Amino acid sequence: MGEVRLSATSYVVLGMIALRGPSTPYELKRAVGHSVGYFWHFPHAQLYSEPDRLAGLGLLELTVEERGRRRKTYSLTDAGRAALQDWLASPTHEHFQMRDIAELKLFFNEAGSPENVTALARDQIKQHEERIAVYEQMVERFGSDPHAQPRMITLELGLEMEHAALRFWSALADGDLERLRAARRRLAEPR
Amino acid sequence: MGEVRLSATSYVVLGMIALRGPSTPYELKRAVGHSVGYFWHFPHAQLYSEPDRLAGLGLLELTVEERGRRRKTYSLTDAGRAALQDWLASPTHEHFQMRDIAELKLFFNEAGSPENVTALARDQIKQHEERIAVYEQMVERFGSDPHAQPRMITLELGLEMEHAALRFWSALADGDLERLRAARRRLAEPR
DNA sequence: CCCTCTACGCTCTGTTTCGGACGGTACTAT
DNA sequence: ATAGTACCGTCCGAAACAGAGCGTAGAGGG
Repeated sequence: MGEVRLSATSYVVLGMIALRGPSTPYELKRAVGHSVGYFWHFPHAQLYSEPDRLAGLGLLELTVEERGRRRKTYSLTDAGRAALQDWLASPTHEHFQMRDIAELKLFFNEAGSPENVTALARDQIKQHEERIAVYEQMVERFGSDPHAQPRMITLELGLEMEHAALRFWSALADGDLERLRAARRRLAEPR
Repeated sequence: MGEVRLSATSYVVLGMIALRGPSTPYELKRAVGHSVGYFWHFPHAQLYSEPDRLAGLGLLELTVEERGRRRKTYSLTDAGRAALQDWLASPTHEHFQMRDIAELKLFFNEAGSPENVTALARDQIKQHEERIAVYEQMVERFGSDPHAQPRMITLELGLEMEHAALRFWSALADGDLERLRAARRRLAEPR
């Protein structure tokens, strides 16, 4: 009853169950691992405790397997679906947060030595290229499946961000940030 | 002495003091607020407690104002500078983390209604345009100051990411993700 | 039929982080 | 004096977090 604040984790749990149907925490963990987990890390322990909390709030319903492992399966209640939909329909004024160790190091590098930046850039280029490859593979595997289409859209954002980062670090490695700026301007202009 | 694990917050404190010279926690808080704070949020309380911890580890030195407010000023010790430089010189294999509520909502929107996406995109476009304006203003104000140059580089990454996000949400609003892909390909190709 | 090995599935614990409420203290303008 | 407004700092409960660790099921081998 009382208005309780739901966190991002709560909505991930609600959302995942909405997309997959009734699920066990382990299934949630796996599903998160190869989807939202790529852009927002959730420690798995949370995916075990959070459903309980949500069940306590009446947003999920719990069924315990009769025999064997007695797995816990959670399913959405009407209240749960409503909470999710309210959230989806509510405005989002928040700006994203990045947590990028590389960016921090770059910012503070004045206090270190220039060759750090070279190495940093090289590492980051590798990181982002690898991640792009992973994403591309997902597109390849699921891109043709019309059922998976809605979830592919987020991937597109991920790719866009990855490429942006890759361009930046590459330009930095080449010592040519000016070209980066120019390209950005070109993209921003229509046509 | 004992190998103690330093967190990102620790390095932000060390780094800030390295860049600004001896500082009070309040000054750190302000400095963070209009620099790294833009891409990585640190709750201010941390910027009060962390310096104490670091002083305990011998990485910072504490001077307390004699009279008046008895402000605490922290300065780098040799050990502190060394720790910072080690960190700057060490490889970074971590990939950045995003925390983007909008992206979550987009991912789960299947469970909601399509017009949510329209509104979401509109909001995000506004967010990112505003942020870009803020960044541009910084470039304008400090771009000519050669002293501030090194810190401007990070801004360039920020701008690149912001523009990437803006392009994505704009394309989504226009229902034309295909153009986005095409533009990305064009950029990735040399020349 | 028993054993072992591996993947599966889950829990627990001690630390940090987090947000934000709250409470002082100094300066400024009347 | 006095009120107002920055300025400056602390505290606390609630989440988040990392990761160690442990039971369980089923497969394959002896």
